[in-house]
Parts: sequence; structure tokens; C-alpha cells
Amino acid sequence: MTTALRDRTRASRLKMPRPVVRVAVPSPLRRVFDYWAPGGQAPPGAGMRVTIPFGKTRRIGVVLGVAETSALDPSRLRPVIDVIDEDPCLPGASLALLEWAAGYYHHPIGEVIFGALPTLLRRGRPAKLQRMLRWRVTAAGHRAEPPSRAPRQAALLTFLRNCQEAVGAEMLAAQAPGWARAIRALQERGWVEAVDTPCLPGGDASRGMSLALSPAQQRAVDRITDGLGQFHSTVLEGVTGSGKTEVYLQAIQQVVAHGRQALLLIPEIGLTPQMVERFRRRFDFPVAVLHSGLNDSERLCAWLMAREGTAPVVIGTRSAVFVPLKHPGIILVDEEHDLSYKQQDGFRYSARDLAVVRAHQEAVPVVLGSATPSLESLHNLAGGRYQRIRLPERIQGRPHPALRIVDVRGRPLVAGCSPALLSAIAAALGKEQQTLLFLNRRGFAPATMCHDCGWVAHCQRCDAHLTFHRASNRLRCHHCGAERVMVDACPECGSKELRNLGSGTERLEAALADSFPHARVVRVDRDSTRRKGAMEAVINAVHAGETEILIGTQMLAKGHHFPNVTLVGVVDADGGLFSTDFRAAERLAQLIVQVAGRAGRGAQPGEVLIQTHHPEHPLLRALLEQGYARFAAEALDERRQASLPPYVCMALLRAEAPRREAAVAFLEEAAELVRDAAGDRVQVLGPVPAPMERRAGRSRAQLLMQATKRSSLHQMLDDWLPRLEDLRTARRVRWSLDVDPLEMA
DNA sequence: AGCACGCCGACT
DNA sequence: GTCGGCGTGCTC
Repeated sequence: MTTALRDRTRASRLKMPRPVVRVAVPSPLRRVFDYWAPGGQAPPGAGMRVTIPFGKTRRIGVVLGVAETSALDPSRLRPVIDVIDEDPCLPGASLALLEWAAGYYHHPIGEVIFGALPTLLRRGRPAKLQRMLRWRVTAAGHRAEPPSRAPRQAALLTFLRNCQEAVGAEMLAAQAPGWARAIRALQERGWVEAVDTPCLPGGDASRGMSLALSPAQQRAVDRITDGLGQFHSTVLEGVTGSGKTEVYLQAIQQVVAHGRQALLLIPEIGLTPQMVERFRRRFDFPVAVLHSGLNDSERLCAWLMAREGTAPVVIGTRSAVFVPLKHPGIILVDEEHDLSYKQQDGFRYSARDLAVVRAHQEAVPVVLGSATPSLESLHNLAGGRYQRIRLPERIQGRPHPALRIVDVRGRPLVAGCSPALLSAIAAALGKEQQTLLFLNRRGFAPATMCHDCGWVAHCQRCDAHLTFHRASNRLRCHHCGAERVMVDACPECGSKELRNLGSGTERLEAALADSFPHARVVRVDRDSTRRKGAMEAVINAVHAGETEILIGTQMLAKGHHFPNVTLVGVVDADGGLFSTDFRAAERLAQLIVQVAGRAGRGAQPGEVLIQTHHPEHPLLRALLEQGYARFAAEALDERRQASLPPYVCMALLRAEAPRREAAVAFLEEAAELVRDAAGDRVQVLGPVPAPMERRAGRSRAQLLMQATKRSSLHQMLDDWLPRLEDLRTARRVRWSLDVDPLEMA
């Protein structure tokens, strides 16, 4: 009897069940799938990738665990085809976070897990750091006589002797066809050796010059690093220019000195290069970076260096919250109030919230940094769940800029600018100082109307006006991207009296160039910076003093440092004061404080002008007279009285369909099921049409659910979703669930 | 999401 | 007579 046969007989005699593996499969199904472990080997462990049959296709899945039996009839199980990884691709800690997130956001586990894997790993690429081989001449090689019988080897040897450093495959290939054989021969002779370097260069300029800390900064670093190795959550509240980044740097330095890794999350804006640059200059060890600008292999490399612990510091945007760390030591979230931490489609997670969960799971401290903490974080502070550290002063004792409200009621406006703002600009120009203007509207004019019949240019697929862009002479929809050439006559009545209503950045730029013909005006928005490197070029021009007036949308508000800017103008603050979105005021306040931080960071004091039709608005007054903390306290009080987050928790079910009735019918059934499942523990509002009902040719509606107890809401969601999936009406719509929605649109 | 099966219109 | 429209059902 062969060994295999004997083993099988013994197994069947002992009724040894064949192990079952639970696999997460990339599919929108909220389930895990059971498979037989492959025969003749140990069952694959949690976190390993496997190839499995799935319906009529094969897919790659990730093992979540091994069990002795399945809840399913054994006849329905199929065996795993292949085990891809020898060691878990995702370590246990990562799986724990991903499973928690899938549960909390009620998103299919397979999509959650595969969304966290670099593309190349999703496709089955080995989870090994690609080593980059380079070659250099050995001492023996330098003494050797080039072999005359082997001209290729001789040529390569001579070439390498003339190189200062080890040379990679690319250069050798360009140098000599058939280099691979020749180099192998040279290696065998002992004249050339291979050096193995990780694919990412580390910080080679190791200076490590720490700045001297202010007493407040020192206290902050001490308190953050006080409890390394255990979970605690800190809100680092520091106004712009108070030196938060230096606190991050020195806290991270200490964590790394203890042999642990630091994960720094930053918002998704064009700032990554500056932050990374600052870190790379400081540290003499590799800083891995994960952001959307990487190609697949760069992303894989950074991800693996984090997982292997080769990179002591990892900097990344939202999705980096899932990156595995071999020796987690601290997690920091910079500008924690920033909206880009919340994914707005598909798997709608909040990286900031998950950072706190992860820190708790991995028993490390977490730091949430912001000049304008979110009301959620302030609420957690008030509840004692977070500790607070303040960095009160600006470094070098620079004064805060003066904030001033400009009442524009009844004033003549030039492209939205009041006389007061225009004269402030003139004054700044006179002192050879720079001005920064914020207007959160791209294009020339947000609406085009016929003066004779009242026709308005409207998007055919959305409930929105078309924006006139003068540079391209086109009408564009900012919601679906549709565009067409500007009409020269009204399509309704043929009149040529078309008027462009309102002002966007493009008109503001033109008007200011007109009013101040000697000033150089530059505009920064998505249109003007579409070209790669355009943003950097503008920033450099501002620094070089080649521009006097800078106009921009929000993309200019964050993080940039312009020493010679002394005047900042918020051209239109009203949008934030009267909005259907209850978070609009919070965002406006954050924007104002944020842009105020752009003023007077150099030697000159700054001034901030805020234009509004509602100078008496209480939230605006609170912000200007008593600062962000006071504003936030009042805003929180309003939220409490109105039973809004963070005093209640919400989930939003969205649905869209070509026809309005289909979306509404589905949501009505869904609402009925909520009442069924939760009674009065969960309040249901709707269905109501979405704030912009038609968008990109589809009708959108939503159902809001809220509860005072998080557990009630989640219990309801748990038994509601499977029933929702089974609804016949669900198949006719595209629907998605948003837990803790930030934007109701 | 894919991918199949399945039952009715305009074409080589 | 077939190619192919997308409704419906299933994935361990």
C-alpha cells in the first residue's frame, strides 16, 4: 500500500473531515464562500490568496479562516484550485480591521479586502518585494585582463569599470545585446558581483536636523509619545503655522527609535510632495508613500515595504489606513476634518474613523491633527474619549491675521468684489504685497440667460444650469461633464441678447486684470491646473514674486505657504450659511480659518476679508469674534437641539434609476422593512428626492435612517440588508448604503 | 459584478 | 432559418 493510500484510508476510518476554508471573493455579495481545502497539503491559512472556481469563472480570493464543517450541504462545496501565498498576504491585524470595516459599513467583505490590496496583488502577483539587481566590478575584475576570446564580456567589463556605481539591467541592455549571458559569465569568473537593493530608494540625504521645539510643541511630543505601546487618542489642535508638522516629525522620530513604524495619513490634495519631501529630508531611513499618483508597481513596492517593516514611516492618503504594518507604533491623521478622508463612492468608509479603530485594535496611539477639528472629534473630546493638546501660538510669535466681515448688501460688485475688497487689493498692491482670493466656483459664469425670453442654458441630463467657460467658449455641466459650444443666439427665441449671470473664477480673473492692469493675476482651479505640473509652476511663480493677485477655488486653501501674502479675500461666504446641508456652516468656518492661515505667514501681518450678505449671522459672528472653538461649541449645541450628528447616528440608503418611480418604489419598500425590523428604535425619513434629483440622466432618491443608539442602527442594518437584497424592486435600481454620511447630496 | 440561460425581432 | 436584445437567476 502506498503512503498516500494508507493515509487516506486512515483518514476515512477516523472520519477526519476534510477542512473547509472560508474565502472572501471579490464580488458585491455580502457573503463569504466555503471551499474544500486542497488535498494533500496543510489547509491555507487566513490572509493567504487562493485561486477558486466561482460560478463559471475562476477568481482569486482571500482566506478568512479554516473550519471543520460548513453550514452548507457538503455536496455544494468545490475545492480550492491553488494556493498562491506561502505566507499570509494580509497579516491577521489587517484582516481584523478589514472585517471590522466590512461589518460597520455593511459593505461586502470581498470588495473591502480586494479594495485594500494593490492591483498587482489582486491579479495574483507574488507578494514579494521585487529586488532590483545591479552589477559592479569586483577588485579582481579591476585587475583582470579583459578576455579577448569573449568580446561581449570584455566590452561589458570595460563598461562597468568606467562606471562609478553599480549598474541596473536597463542600462546594461542598452549597452550590450545579450548582456545577461555575458554578465553571468563575468560573475562566474568572480570579476563582477550583483548587488541587491530594494526597489525604492531610501532617504539618501540623511541630515536629520530637528528644529528646536516651543514649550507647547515639546509638551505635545511628550504627551503623544508618553504612552507608546498602548492605545490613546489625541486631538492635536494647532492653528495653521503653529508647527504641527514638527510635532509629527519628532513624535515619529521617537516611535522609530523604539523600532516601530509610523503611519501618517494626509488629505488627498496636491500637497503630498511637500510633506513627503520634508519627511525624506529629515529622516535617513526609507519613507514609503502611497497616493493615487503611483503606478501599479510603485504602489506594490511601497505597500510591501510597509508590510515587511522595511519602511519605518509610511505616508499616504485615505486608502493607506489599510496598509499592513509589521511593527505598528503610531497613527497620525493630518487635517483630520478634511472631507477627503471619507470615500464618496462604493465602499464609503472614513479613513479617519478607521484610523482610530485600527489604533485601538493594534494598541498604538492615534493623533488627529487639525487647526479646525471636526465637530465629531470635538464631541469625542467632550465625552472624554480623546485627550486634547493645544498648540496655541504661531511659531516665532507671529500675530494672527485680522478677520473682517464685509457687508456687500447694496454695494456695487465687480465680478463679485465689493469696493472695500477692491481698495484693500489696491492697498496691498501699493505695498508690493500679494493677495489671495477664494471663490468656490469655476468657469466664467454659473448661468447663461436670454434677456428677451428668459431661457436658461440647462443640462439635459441633470437638474443643473450650465456654466459658461469663456476660454474654451463652451457651456459645461459641472455635475455630469456634458459640454457643448456656447450658443450665439437663444435657441428659444433667436435673440442675441444672452447674459452671463454671476461670477466664477474665470470672470473674477478677467475683472481684476481689468481693474488692476499693472498687476499680474493668476488663477488656480481645476481648469487652469489640468496640465501636469501646472499647479507647481503657479506655486513657484507666487514664491518667486512673479504674481500679485492669486485667485483660486478650495484647492488653494489647504496647506500652501505663501510668505508675501498679506490679504486674503473670501469672495462669497453666503453659500455656506444657507444650505440644505447641515454641515455647510462647519465647512465654511473651517475654510475661513484655513484660508486665514494663508495670510501673513511671513514678516507682514495679514488681513482677511469675508464678503457676505448676512453680516449678522450668529455662526459667522461667533467665529469672527470668539474664534473657531466658540463657533464649534455653538454649532454643536445646535446639532444637539436639532438631533443631528454627532448626537445621533445616521445611515443613508441611496438609489438611482433611469425612472424616478423605480428608485422611489424600491426605497418605499425599504422603508417599510426598516419599520418592520426596528420599530421606533430607528427613525426613517423619506424616501425623498436627492438634492439634485436628476444627474447624468438618472433619477436619484434617498432614505435617511437615524437612531440615538449606534447599536440600534447597526442591529437594524444587520438584519435589514439581506432582506433588502432580496427585494424584486432592488434589481431595477442601483443602490448603495452610506453609514455616517458626510454629504447628503 | 460577471456570466449564463432564455425567449422574441431584423438580417447574412 | 440565425445573430443578438436584455430580463432573470446564480455564484460556496
